[in-house]
Amino acid sequence: MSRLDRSLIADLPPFEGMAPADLDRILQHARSLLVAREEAIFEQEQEAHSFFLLLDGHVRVVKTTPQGQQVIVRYISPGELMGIAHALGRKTYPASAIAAADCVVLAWPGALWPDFAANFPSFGANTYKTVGTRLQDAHAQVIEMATEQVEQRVARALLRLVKQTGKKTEDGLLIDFPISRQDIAEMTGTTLHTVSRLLTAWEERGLVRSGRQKVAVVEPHKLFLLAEGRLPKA
Amino acid sequence: MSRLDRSLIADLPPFEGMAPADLDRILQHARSLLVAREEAIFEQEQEAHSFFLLLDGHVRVVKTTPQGQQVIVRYISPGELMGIAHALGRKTYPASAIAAADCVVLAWPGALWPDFAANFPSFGANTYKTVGTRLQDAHAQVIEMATEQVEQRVARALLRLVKQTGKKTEDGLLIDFPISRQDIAEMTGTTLHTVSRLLTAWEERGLVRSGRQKVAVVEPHKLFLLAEGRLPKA
DNA sequence: CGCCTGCTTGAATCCATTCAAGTCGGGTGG
DNA sequence: CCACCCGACTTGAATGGATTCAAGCAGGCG
Repeated sequence: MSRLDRSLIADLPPFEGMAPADLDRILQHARSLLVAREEAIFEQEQEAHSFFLLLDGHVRVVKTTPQGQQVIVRYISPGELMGIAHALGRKTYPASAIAAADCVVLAWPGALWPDFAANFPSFGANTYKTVGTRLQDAHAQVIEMATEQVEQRVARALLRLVKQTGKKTEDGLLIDFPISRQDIAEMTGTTLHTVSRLLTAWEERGLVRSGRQKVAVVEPHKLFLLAEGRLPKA
Repeated sequence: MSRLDRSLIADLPPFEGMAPADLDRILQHARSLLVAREEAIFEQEQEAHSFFLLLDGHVRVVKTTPQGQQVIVRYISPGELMGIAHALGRKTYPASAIAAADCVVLAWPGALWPDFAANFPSFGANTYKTVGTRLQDAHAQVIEMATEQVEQRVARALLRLVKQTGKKTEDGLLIDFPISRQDIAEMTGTTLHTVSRLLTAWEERGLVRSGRQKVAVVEPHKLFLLAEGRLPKA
């Protein structure tokens, strides 16, 4: 009577190296849910009742400061875990997760986390590896914020998104979900005005094409040079 | 013939919950070393031959960009692990560790990491908890860099250092190791000039006292209000 | 068709950096 | 022991990158 087939998750990194029987056991406790665009999957400060796997769509992870400013910490792509507060020994979510596009998500009760980690060692190990990777990403981001100017940071942010979700179109590599100037600003610690000016300048130079909630990169290599500060201003 | 007694480490967080016999076994593989001020314990990009525990002193963890700019990622205090690249699944150190003061350090061959994690589960769990905590710290730092101005970031950096290493003196809470304007600049993504101006301004207001490679906080609470942007400019 | 939300674009402002001297202090070598 | 010298620090002035302020535009959804 299981509606969830193990082929859904068998090939995803978090479940690598797990026996088929174990996958089934894990799926028995999962429930799947659909989340509409711009809806929250979980919210910052809320008690961490569940942890999640993104099957389809794209999710942005957002932290809000006490003063109400928002920062986009990362985007989640299909196959990634999210809301793994339990693995960090937390009782509440440290950030909010918002569907950037319509999403399909699996959810497990947070109470199961210790069982999973104990009974399925490779799942535990994979999760810790994820945490380790995210720590390195976060450090890289700190370095970036500390040493680079806005133009370079925005260029890098676009390159990251394109690498993660880029889809070939006649306009170039298109970021595969609606993304606003404001979103990009919140990823890079700047304002939507500055992002807008940069995008129009780049469009004139033929590096990108963009429109309402859409950005495509035409010349990834040139944008990369710009991110490195190695592209002549002309 | 062991020169290392388990009382050295028994009460430290990474070894919490471990049996005395296990502590002894762990110490059998450790070698201790003295590191003079400004000497490196390990270097970025270098193969990760060992992981370390700081017994005494203070260490700054520094990342250098390809362009040669340096960013201080964090300071390590006694009782903390460092150089745990293996726990992140890395073969090389992601940063350099420099003794900010004379240090006493324990070192284990990196090859032992998998054994330790497998044979001493609570040690493994404690380490992963550390990684989780550092991930949260790193995210907090990203938020800070993205949303706050230099003055607030410097104030926060001082408060963190004072909390971590503050020592009561007649000048106030003194940061317990030599720290230059340049160091503070590299923690906060600014220049030594700006840090210098801020410190002199704060000194005139009676918030801090500082001198050559030394900073003491006189009014932690007022500095905190300033970090929150809630202290009148006058 | 109208409106709301996202986007653009000038102009003014400002925070911090950069440039440029110069001072201070402490440790070292003569 | 003192003089010197180097590294840390201070401080003014000029510059500039990015934000803030202020309008106005446009495109898609209801």
